[in-house]
Amino acid sequence: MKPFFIYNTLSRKVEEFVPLHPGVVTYYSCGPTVYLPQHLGNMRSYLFTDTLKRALRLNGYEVRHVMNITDVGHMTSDQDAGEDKIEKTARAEGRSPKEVADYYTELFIHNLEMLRIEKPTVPPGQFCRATEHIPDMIALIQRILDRGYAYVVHSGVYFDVEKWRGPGRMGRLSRQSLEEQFAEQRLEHASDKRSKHDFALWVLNQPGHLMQWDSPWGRGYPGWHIECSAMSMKYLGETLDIHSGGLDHVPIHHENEIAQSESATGKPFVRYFVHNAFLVGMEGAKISKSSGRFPVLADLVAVGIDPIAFRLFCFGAKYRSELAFSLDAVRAAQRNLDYLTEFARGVPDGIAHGADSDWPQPYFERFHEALNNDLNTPQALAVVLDLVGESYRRNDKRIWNTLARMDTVLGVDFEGIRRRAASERLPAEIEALRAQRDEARKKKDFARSDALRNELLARGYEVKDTPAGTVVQRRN
RNA sequence: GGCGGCGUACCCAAGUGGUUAAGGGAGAGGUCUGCAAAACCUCCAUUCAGCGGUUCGAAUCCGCUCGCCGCCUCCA
Repeated sequence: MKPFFIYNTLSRKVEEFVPLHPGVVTYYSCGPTVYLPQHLGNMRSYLFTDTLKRALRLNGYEVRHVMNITDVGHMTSDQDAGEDKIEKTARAEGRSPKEVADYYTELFIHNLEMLRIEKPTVPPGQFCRATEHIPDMIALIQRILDRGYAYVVHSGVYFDVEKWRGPGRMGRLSRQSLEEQFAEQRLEHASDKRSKHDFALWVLNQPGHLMQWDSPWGRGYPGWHIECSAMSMKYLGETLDIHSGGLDHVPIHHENEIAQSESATGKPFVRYFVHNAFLVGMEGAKISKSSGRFPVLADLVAVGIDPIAFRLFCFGAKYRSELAFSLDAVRAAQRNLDYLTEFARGVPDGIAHGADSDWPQPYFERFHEALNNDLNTPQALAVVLDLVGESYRRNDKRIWNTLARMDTVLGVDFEGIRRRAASERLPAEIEALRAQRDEARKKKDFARSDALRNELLARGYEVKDTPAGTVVQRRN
């Protein structure tokens, strides 16, 4: 078994990954807040999660993965009051918060499917909705209260940061002291919190808020960190192997999650924190929802790019590096996908079902090692392309099983492509055009032959005159 | 103000102390082909923002300068 290395934000080092329980990895990744479509930057993050899961599985681990969907609770401004983003959208669109959340949840899942991102495994194929875990959150808040790390005032239940100070506590992840974090606080807080550092676990007395639940402290709604702690611990236990999310979550969200979780359980919350860098746009600026305009997957599809090309595009950069988005760069990935697709279509059943040659094995080793080296997907992708190129050169396509194993992480679906191509039937009219063209070529009537080729192309079919005969296939 | 990151060819992007600086896209030439497509071959950074330093040796470590960006407010 090869060791698997991953960068741990807690230590700021690449570490060998060793799970708490042999053979099993407990993994929680932060999911979306569903009030707008997920943009390409968000999708990069979920692709990273997917790649991590798949790479762990390649190493023989069973991955118990939980992902949340936040359908309540995030404020447009901090201080735990303000307007809930879902409610904001609801008002703007004249719908109920639930309708908004359901709509964007569905859209999100559809996007995942297009990118062939696997769904969480705990519960199987399900996402954990915050609104369905209110009792779990209340129970966790009660635990924190019981241990004296929270207090109740008029505006809500707050986590008592002052009590939780000390070495290895607040600031452990971000490496900033509270004073540093709040050195230039841009928002005034007008509440009855004991300290400006305290954050809400449960918000009370916000009558304007649409989504409210009963609690031991009164009617209200959860603070925006508590759902992740409650749901992750409910399904995965009090200590998780891996917790991932965007880099922006390091200083506040994950810091607070650690505080509220560890104060409640007295145990380490997360063993490996993993954070992905952003997709950036022009001039390296972050693509984000709050910045207004942002590209979504549908925009790529609209200009003829396969979602899987975006998958390969993201595979082409390390998850910890910013990735510069441009249509040109995504088109380059589309060319890679076309190349791989072309190869897969040309592999016959006999080879696909037979054994591989010996020579591809080292390629798999290199692929595996690249992934185990802190998920070096660009190198892994380079190996895949090398392997296919070498197969062409040797005129030996007996690499199919090797490719299939790589595909468990790459996610191109080589076998699906191959099978679809193999079972493809040409419509009668296309078949007729092909026959006419063959006839014309036989007579060396190349003008007519070329005209027929153009006709086929116009109808979406490619013509290739190979030594083995003419092949007509639908353009992918 | 604090914390953090980045700057590698026309574009995207690996490499982070030691063979000729991965890979892809674009571009140029070639093989094959009636032509085309596909595929393959060749070429395409004596150089890693700049300047100093450490070292036998640096794109990789240190310092300074310039430029860009992120977080500290909901954010992947």
